[in-house]
Amino acid sequence: MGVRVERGVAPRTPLSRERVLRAAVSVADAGGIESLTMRRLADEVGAEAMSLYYHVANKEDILDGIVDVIAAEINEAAERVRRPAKGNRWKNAARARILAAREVLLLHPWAPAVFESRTAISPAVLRYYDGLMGLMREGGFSYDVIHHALHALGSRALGFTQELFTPAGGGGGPAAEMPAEMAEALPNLVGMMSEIAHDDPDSTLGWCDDQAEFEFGLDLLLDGLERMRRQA
Amino acid sequence: MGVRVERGVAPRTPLSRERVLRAAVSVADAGGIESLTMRRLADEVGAEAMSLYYHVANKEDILDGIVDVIAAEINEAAERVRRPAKGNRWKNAARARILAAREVLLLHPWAPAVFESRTAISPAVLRYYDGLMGLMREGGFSYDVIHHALHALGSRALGFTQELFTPAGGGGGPAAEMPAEMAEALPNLVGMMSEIAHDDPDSTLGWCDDQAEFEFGLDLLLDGLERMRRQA
DNA sequence: ACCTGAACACCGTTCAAGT
DNA sequence: ACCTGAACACCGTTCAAGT
Repeated sequence: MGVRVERGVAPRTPLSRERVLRAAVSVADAGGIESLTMRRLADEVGAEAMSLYYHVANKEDILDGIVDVIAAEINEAAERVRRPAKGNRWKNAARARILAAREVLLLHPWAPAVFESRTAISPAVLRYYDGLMGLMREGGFSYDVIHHALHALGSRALGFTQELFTPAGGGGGPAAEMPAEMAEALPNLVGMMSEIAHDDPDSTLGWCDDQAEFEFGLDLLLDGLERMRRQA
Repeated sequence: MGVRVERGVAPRTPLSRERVLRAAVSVADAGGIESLTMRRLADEVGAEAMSLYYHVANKEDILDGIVDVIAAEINEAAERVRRPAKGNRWKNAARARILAAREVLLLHPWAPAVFESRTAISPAVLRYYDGLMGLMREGGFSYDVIHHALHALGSRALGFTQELFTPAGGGGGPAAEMPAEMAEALPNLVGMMSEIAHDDPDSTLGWCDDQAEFEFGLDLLLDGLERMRRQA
């Protein structure tokens, strides 16, 4: 019984930038982005923290890299969406792509914040936006309006909106838990919540339907753009 | 010549939560949010890092606090906006308030990212949104549509959009600096940029007008909401 | 060529101790 | 009541050294 064999150390597949980035996505998926440290990531790939620097410049480079990995995943999903043959073609196609992108991002809840923290631009994100531009070109939009449209959509084009606050409190109780003095300063919020409580007494918790709200905002923008298209 | 006097140690104004938060805003304004460390902040107020914990729970509490400070600043600016007497009243009023909020945020470039990183809700932010709701109520909107509207506007209601990428590269050259293989994969982006270069040869750098783009997106949303109001 | 151990500078935070 | 010094655990990163 050879000692070496007994140790059971599987011949480690060598590290690479790609393997590091994939492991980083796994770590973030499992424990959130704040759990993604160089030491934790090294554990994940079965190496020491310092080994990572051979394949990756630094942590910023890793963050840039995982954004690109997720964006590539989004592109794959977007390409699988088949183009509608009838109806408002550019709009239906753009809508479907964006919702496909959203589905990918829902699997990586940490990703939106990292996307927004990047200063470098991900090539895969560029490719995604380029595809959206293509749909709008086919629909007859000018580059000028397309440019405005991309700004107006912003991160929504990639399938996410960063919520500043959830009106009814995401999981916490709303009006009931609010101090009285505070309620006085927020008559409209209180009014809205009591109307909801009246209409649907069970809905205080988890009231906002993120998906429905996302689609509402998306359609508001796409419909506005469509109107501009028809006027041009 | 008394030694004590000669030391020239001014009788330090005592620390307080408010003083700590105001100093934190100063530090972030001067050096960006990443320069805001407990030790640096302590320097700013002329104390040791550990003293801060007497007035503030921890760093998260400071971040929650400075968001509230900025939001209060926004509320002051929003209240100074006088209500339009004619035209589309709710819309013009909302638009003016939002642009006033934006002006405040432009003075604190670090703030948007911190706003979005908060999990606790700032009372001052709630007050701001409540005011916006009030305008919409006066315009005749139902709570239901108002709720959708707040989600659709998102951070734009507070005057900012977090740009994912600047189409023409914020300050860096665009098409010219792109590797040829990459350009092939981005036909629409390249097309757009060459059209711009043709129309206005000097505009490659700093091409996107953030303020104009912000207003374009804002009007797209407000106009869409106004249309819903008239249909109801 | 690829990986690692030891070490450094710098975080946020605790705790016992000072006035 | 308010502030501080020393210390701890944990970061990202460097560098010289191993195979």
